[in-house]
Amino acid sequence: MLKASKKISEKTIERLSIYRRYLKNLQKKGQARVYSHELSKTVAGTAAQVRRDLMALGCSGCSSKGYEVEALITEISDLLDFSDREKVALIGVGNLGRAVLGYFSGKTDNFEIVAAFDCDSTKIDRVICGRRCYNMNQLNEIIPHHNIFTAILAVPAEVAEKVANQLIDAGIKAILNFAPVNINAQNNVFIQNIDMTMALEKTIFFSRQISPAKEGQQ
Amino acid sequence: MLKASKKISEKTIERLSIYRRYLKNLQKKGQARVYSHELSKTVAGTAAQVRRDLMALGCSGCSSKGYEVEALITEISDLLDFSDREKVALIGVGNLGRAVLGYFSGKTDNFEIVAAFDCDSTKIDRVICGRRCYNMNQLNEIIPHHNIFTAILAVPAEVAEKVANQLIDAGIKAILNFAPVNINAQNNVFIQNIDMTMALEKTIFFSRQISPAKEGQQ
DNA sequence: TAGTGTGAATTCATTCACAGCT
DNA sequence: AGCTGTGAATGAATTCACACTA
Repeated sequence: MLKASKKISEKTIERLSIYRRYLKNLQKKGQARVYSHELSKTVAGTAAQVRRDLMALGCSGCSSKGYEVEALITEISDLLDFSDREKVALIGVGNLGRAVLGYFSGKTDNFEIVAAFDCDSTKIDRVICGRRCYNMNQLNEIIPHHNIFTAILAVPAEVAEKVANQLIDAGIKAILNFAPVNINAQNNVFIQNIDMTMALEKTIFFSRQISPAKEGQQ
Repeated sequence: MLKASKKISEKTIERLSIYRRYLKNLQKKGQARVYSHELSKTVAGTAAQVRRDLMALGCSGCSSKGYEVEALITEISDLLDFSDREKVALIGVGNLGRAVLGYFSGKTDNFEIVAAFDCDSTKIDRVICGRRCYNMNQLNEIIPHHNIFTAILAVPAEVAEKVANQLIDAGIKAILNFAPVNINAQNNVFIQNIDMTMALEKTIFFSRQISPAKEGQQ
C-alpha cells in the first residue's frame, strides 16, 4: 500500500478503470493476451494512448505479442484498489439513490455500498435494496466506525453542499456527487460530479450539430 | 437557427449548460447582474475561464460591472436549444431508466422525455412515470414520427451496442449512454457516456490519495 | 477601483514516428 | 511482420498579465 507512484493523471485513472472492466471480461472468456489497439476501442482512443497509460502504470508484463490479461488486471487493481472490498456510503435514498444502489448491487467485486442514509423518517431503519437505511444524524457514528472514506451523494441540490460538509466532518475523503451544484470542498477532499442534466443538454446540443466526433465520459 | 458559430469546444458547451442553470436561479431570485468570478464557482474554475467561455458565445451584453443575467440566459439558450422543448427518447425502463425518467420529470423546461421503450413485455404499453412504454420494435415508427434526435440508453451492457445501432437506424443523432461499454458509432452520431462504475472507482481511488484537487464532470 | 477582453505564456493530453524486440 | 516503448511534435485547454472601460 505504499503506492504513491509519482503522478498518474485523472484521465489515465479513468481509462485504467475501463480497461480493467474489459480485461475481466476477456479473462472470463479465457483470453490470455491483448493488444493495445484492442484495449483502445474500449475508450475510443488510440493504441499509443493505451500504451502511455500502461507505461504510467509501470507497465510490467509487456512483450512484443501484446499484454498479459491477468498481469494487467493485477497491476491495475494494485493501483486502484486499497482493500479487497472498499466500503462506500450512500446519502439520499430517493429515486436516484435507490437506482444507484440497485445498479451497484452484486455486479461488482471491488467495492460495496455498506450503508445508506436519509433524513426522511419513513425510510429510516427500513431495509432498502438489502441495505439498512440510517438516520442522517448517525453519520458521525457509522462512517468512522466502518472506516468509510467514500460517499455517493444523491440528495436534492438545495441541501447538497450542507450534507457534503457533514460527510467531510464525519471523515469522508471523496464524494461522488449527483446533485447539480458545485460542492465547494476544502482541500484534501475529492469531488467527482455526475451532472446528468448537463450531460443530457450537451447530448441534445450535439444531436443537431453536423458530424461531430466520438466522445468519452462527461 | 443558423447558429454554426465556428468552433466551441465540448468543455465550453458543458460549462455553458452549468452557467445557465445557475443563471436561471439568479433570475428567480431577482438578481440582474453577475460577475465572472461568481459564475466561475459553479464549475470550480477561474474567472478568466468564464470570460473565455462567454467570449466564445459571442459574449454580448458585457460591461465593466458584470454581465446581465437575462441576456446571458438568452445567449446560452440560443446556442444550446433548438426547439422550445426538445424531445428525447428513453431506451430501457429498468431501475436506472425509471430513475432517469423520474429525475428529469418536471424539473426542466427545455427538454422532455416523450417516449420510453423496453423489450420486456410486462412493461410494454404500461404507463411508467407518466410516459407510455413502447415495444422496441416500434422504434422505427415512433422516433421519426415525433422527430426525436436524442436518446438516453439505459439498457444492459450486453445489448447496448446492438440497441444503439437500432436507434441510429431510426434516426437518432446523439445518445446519452449509461451502459458501461463503448459504443462504436459511425460518424455523424454523437455518443456521451455516463459511466457510473468508472466514476465510483475513480472516486474511491482518490479517497485514499493525499490532498488531491477539485474536479468536474466525469 | 474593480471589473472585462484578450494576446501571450503555460500546462496538460494526445498523437506521431520510429527504434527495438520476438 | 507486427507488435511495444518512448522522445519529440503537436494540439487543446487553461491561466497569466495587463490594457481598457465605466
